[in-house]
Amino acid sequence: MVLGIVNRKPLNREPMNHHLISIYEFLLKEYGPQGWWPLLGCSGRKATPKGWVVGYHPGDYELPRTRSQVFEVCLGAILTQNTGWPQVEMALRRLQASGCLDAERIWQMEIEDLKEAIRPCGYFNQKAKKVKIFTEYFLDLDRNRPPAREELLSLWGIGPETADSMLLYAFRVPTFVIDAYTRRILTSLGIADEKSSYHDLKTLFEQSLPRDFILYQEYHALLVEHAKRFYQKKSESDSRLPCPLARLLS
DNA sequence: TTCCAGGCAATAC
DNA sequence: GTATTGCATGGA
Repeated sequence: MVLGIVNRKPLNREPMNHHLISIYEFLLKEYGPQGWWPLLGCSGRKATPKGWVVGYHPGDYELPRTRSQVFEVCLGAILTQNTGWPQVEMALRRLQASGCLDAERIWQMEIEDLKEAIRPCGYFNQKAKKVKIFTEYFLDLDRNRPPAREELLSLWGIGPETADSMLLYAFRVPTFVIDAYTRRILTSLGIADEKSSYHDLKTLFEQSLPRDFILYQEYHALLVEHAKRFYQKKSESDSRLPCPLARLLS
């Protein structure tokens, strides 16, 4: 259950949370547009007159442009399950180096070769199987419309976060992505409960914000960036910098 | 050396 | 239905 509506029924009121708007405005002002999802061909920081911009392709919301870029985003969404992006990038580059960053090529690949290529991102036995299953599905997709969420969820290896990441960043469908970082931030701020479900949190964001895929993309990316700075698990809570959002909402 | 990272499915209660 | 466990690598 989400805090803020604990002691009364929502009645006709949507569980709008104005804090979520304030948080977004703060993060955007603080870090600027993040330009997610990362693509090998459009990676890195861009130089601007004021210095380096954090983010992958900030301001370009036409990406992914090509069918192969759409596939690359989906592939990354699977490979990054419980794994840091630098390791996923390694895996993607190994596929690219052998000319296999491509749905048809992966479909043709021997599973053992696929495992070897994606080894750096961990869980390679499971992930190779997931990638194979998804690739077969992808090749049969109707190119004129995005896949249905339920259909993605029915594939072995694709859970709610992976499905939503694909929909939001590959197919530009306005569906909010909840991840470990988002959960950590909301719980810490007291906006969500420790045992809020994926669906609870997703619904909270979607009912509090205009239904806009660019907004959803930026917001999720900003939460990840913020969590990396203030919510690292490794550093003890004492040695961690105080999160500025706590003061913003007080 | 140990802990962690942009989850998920299988299994156990 | 909810809680726990296995999956695996490279970086801090």
